[in-house]
Amino acid sequence: MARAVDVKSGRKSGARREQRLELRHAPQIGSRHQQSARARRKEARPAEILAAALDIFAARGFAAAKLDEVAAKAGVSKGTLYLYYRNKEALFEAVVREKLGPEIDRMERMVEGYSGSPSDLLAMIFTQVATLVSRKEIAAIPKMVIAESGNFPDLAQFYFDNVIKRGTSILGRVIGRGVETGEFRVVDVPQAVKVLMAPILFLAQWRTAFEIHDDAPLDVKAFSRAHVDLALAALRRPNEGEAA
Amino acid sequence: MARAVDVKSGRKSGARREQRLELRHAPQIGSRHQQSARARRKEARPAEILAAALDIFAARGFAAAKLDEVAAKAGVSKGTLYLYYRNKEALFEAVVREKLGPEIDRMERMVEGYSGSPSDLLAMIFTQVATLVSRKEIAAIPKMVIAESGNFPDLAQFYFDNVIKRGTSILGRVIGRGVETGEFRVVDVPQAVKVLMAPILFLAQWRTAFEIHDDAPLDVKAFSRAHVDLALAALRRPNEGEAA
Amino acid sequence: MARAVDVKSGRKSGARREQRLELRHAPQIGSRHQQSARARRKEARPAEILAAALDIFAARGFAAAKLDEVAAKAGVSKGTLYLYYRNKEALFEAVVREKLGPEIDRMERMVEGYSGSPSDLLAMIFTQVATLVSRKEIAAIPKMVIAESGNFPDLAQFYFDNVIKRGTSILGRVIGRGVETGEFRVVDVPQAVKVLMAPILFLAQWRTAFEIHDDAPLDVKAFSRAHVDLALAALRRPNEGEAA
Amino acid sequence: MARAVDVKSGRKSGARREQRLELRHAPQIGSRHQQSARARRKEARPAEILAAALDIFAARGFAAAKLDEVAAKAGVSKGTLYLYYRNKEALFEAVVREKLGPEIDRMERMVEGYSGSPSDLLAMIFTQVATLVSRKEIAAIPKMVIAESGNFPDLAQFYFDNVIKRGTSILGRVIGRGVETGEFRVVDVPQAVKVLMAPILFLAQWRTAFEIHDDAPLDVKAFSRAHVDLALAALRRPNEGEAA
DNA sequence: GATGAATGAGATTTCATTCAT
DNA sequence: TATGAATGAAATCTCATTCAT
Repeated sequence: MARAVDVKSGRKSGARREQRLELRHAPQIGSRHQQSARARRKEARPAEILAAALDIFAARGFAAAKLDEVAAKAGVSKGTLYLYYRNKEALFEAVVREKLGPEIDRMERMVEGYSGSPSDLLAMIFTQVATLVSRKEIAAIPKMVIAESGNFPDLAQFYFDNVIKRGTSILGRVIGRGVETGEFRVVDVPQAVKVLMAPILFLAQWRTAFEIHDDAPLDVKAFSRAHVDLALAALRRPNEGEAA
Repeated sequence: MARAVDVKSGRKSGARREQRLELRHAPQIGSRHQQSARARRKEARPAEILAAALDIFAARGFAAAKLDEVAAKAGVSKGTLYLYYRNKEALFEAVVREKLGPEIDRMERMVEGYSGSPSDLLAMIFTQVATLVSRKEIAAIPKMVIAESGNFPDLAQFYFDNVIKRGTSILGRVIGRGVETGEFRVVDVPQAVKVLMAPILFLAQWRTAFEIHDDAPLDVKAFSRAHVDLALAALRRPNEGEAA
Repeated sequence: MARAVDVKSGRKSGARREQRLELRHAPQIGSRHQQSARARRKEARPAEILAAALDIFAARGFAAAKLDEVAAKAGVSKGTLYLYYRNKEALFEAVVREKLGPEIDRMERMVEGYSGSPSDLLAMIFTQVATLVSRKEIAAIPKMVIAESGNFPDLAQFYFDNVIKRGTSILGRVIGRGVETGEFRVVDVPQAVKVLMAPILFLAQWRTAFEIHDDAPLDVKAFSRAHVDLALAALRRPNEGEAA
Repeated sequence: MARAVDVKSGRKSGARREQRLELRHAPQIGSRHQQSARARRKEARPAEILAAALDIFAARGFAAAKLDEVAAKAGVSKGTLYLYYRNKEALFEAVVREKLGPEIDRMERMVEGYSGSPSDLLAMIFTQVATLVSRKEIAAIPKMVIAESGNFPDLAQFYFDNVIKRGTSILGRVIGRGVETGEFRVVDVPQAVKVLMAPILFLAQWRTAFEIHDDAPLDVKAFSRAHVDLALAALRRPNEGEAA
């Protein structure tokens, strides 16, 4: 009944929806003027830890990952992890958020900088994203987020808002433009977007989960070509010509 | 049968490839002659436990799932779980295998019993599987398998062989037939199969991971319609007519 | 930012003042009909653990006490402690509350059952409480509560309400009656009560903290006699006769 | 000098009894010749650290006090603490010894410099000590010493010798003189001394532990007045006059 | 002398598994 | 067969102490 004074001030933040990406290195290590070997090492720490953590979390999942392993892989002691991340959860979230952020930014710039026909744009997006997602350490992120969505709802929300939603929005605009210009036939855009995105997620999951189980490992190039080919064929007006 | 990677020693249990679905009711507790209420209850035990376990594993993942919770949900004591399943891993594997088996059988019978045009068959397969996969407890299985593929390679292998491979094989045959009959255009079948299957996985993942995070939850019917529509449009010979 | 779902439902209760004593054995172990050796052992567990914990907490203080030691002394494993008490804090609080409760009840009954002159009553109270408090395991309780008052404010409050306040109230009534009857002189009752109670606390502290450091250990009987003598002399009307 | 009981090996450091107050400014950092602002700061360090440490130790107890907090409060880095004090134990002991020493000296001078009637002397001692002890940072010392007497037996011994014993000795002499002069009645002096000192300890404990839990906080002046009044009434020969 | 990042021993706590009943 | 109390290995996390700068 009686409770001790809260030793740690462990505040649990209330769920905030629609969290927008605004990330940087958690323990903001000031840009010292002189760059001693030690200081250089120190500034690299968060990144080193995140890289190690991503590996371990990706391989084992959140719960089965041991901080011992992460520390060993990062070349630091267990205690050091806690210098940079409040606890295991915070580390996990940082892994997802900080690894995701740059990639999303890159993707967004890529799409925005481009101005071709909807078909070409779609082809380019699918191809680029497939290349991105075929990198194991990137592919691991959706796997982890989906696996832990029940235990880390905020993280799932974050992923949903920053990847799924933004992705569907971009794709929706491209398809919509194609429909307007008459290049594409009239389709149920919100659903079509999901259907056409699906192979990207599939690719990611395959790479992380089944690659080693298939006799003939998935050929990313060929897969992506088929994806683009089928997507464009699916969207194009029936009387119009050829395929990619 | 399938063994998780031993966390301590790190060794992977002897990989056995191409395991075919065989196990069904793991702890074959014989059909006693007299059927008292209690005995009936007893025979129902394994199924009750599996159902409870699926719920918990799906919500939390393998590692974070507590056998306490499973036992409570199944309405038995913790010790009783061990009467039916050797340990937590065995229970997890049983959940996947026993829940998967019947569904795969059903799907197979369904496809084999059908004899329409490739287009119609494809439409039917996609629609039926979408309905199946939209059930949360079914959708949870691929999620769990993918999440734990690193820790349970044999289980991933099992899933790959019995779901992915069989699924691609069936789909491959349907598409192949369509190409032969001239109903479909010539495509890279192995890749096309994966691309066209992807929305099914996508649907499963969405249902288990993001459903609660989306403002407008996914409309399975509309999604499936779009899937069929786009798939057929993508495969059909360009000069030929309409969509579903 | 994103927070994982609370795994343990670690609710921190808001501070409730004036908590009244209403204690029993935390994990209410039902009174089974048959009393097997094991069951008997099990019912004894909470008491065994509390006794061990009191010893260790008294000797080391809350923070320095190791649950290893408590478990060893109680003859159980570390895990077993958690079967009966949520965590270290809960165990500490249980020690104080459950050890205190019976003693307070006993004291109260003792005082209420008595009906002599205020002088006699006072003498009896002081003598009895001194005897009680001279028991090391009882004396340890105020020591612990005072030491941890900053870390366990609710517990300090509990002690204050149930020991200090009730004690002062009882004493206040006795002295008040003495003043009314003219047996005692007129004094500042609220302050006098504290002054006259003080030697009891002093005795407790001495026993737990300094006993081993004094060449001539405190003679409880003589101390108590002096306490009673001086207290009565201090209260009695000047023209009236002396005390023992 | 005083050593805590080694938690691991359990051995008590060589008990040295009757240690007399000697240590004062533990790390005698010489009085540098030039007195720059920085140097002055440096010389003030030990005192600043001790003040901060007293605060933290008093609030949390020895074990729960974090050197991080002490360092932060003292405005130095954690490493700096170790420049002045060998370790946490040494710091704790320094806090008690250095804070106690000056106060004891002051009390002693006060008593020795006075030469009135035993009654007046007693009244003065009680009043002065009450004032002293009502200061929270002074009151915290006995609380800490008593709380940690099991872990720091040498420190308890030190306190016993330098405070308790000296206090009882002084008081004993005053009362003895009063008995000789016939001003006081004949009492069991060694016990009476303890009984009459007790309210001082009580005051200290109350201030640190229960003050915040009482609805009407203790009025030090009134309490002290009652203490003196009752003590003198208790000692004075019965046929003799007035009260405070 | 002063710093504070890094360490790692050690504490608490959890939970799959066992086993007496 | 069923139970659930007990276990203890293993994980997370803390914090006094060190030491390169």
